[in-house]
Amino acid sequence: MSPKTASSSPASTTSEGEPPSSGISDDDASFASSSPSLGAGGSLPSSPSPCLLLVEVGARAARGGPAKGRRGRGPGKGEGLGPNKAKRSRRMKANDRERNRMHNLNSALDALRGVLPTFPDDAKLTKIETLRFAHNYIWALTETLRLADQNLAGAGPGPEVGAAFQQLAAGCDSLAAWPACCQWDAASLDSPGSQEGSLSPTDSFQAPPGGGPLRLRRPPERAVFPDFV
DNA sequence: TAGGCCATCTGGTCCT
DNA sequence: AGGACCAGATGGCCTA
Repeated sequence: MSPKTASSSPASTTSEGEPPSSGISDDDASFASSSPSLGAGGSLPSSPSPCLLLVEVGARAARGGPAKGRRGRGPGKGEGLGPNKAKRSRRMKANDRERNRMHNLNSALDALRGVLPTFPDDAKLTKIETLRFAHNYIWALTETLRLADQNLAGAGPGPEVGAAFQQLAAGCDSLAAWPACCQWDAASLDSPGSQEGSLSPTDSFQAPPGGGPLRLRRPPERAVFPDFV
């Protein structure tokens, strides 16, 4: 099932007339600005590419349309309680902090989504998908670099590196070729997959035994992204 | 309508 | 003491 594509409005709900908190801290801004664009100067295409979904974290987190009022738990247990005002005030402040904390977390997640290639490029990965994909993606890039290093240490870039790079970059130049981009071949790579404590609570990150080619999981309805089955 | 995803509230725990 | 972090509970939204 697809999640709703628009993240609901952060900071759109505050307790009892409190001014809407931004939900975006300086940390978010720095995180976003420091987020590397993988397309720049790397092995991936440096030109604007469907591979790279750059996200303006602040803008994204700040968007959110009309305030819908607080979601979730309906009237809080403490809401409407008159007597213990101090306690209630503390609780409300804690709620506000917690809300902002989660918004920051989501902003970071959005920034992460921003550097992950998805298809279509406006598809939005769920939180768990983002984490799993990022895990796999980093590993794939790392392995590519490792292969490149190996070959550089030898007699210059060999065909394997070229192939590996091609696998990574394949299809990134055109939407039509995108699926190829998501079918990296890691036949010769030592995948860290299926390690204990993997990000995946299930089984999404398992290297093919014997180093088979990385395969896409069942094509997600909302997005296509590399994942190890 | 069921199930997935998400935001929010809440109380507990740990840290500064 | 107050804030950060965490996990459970709850209910809204959305899609199949």
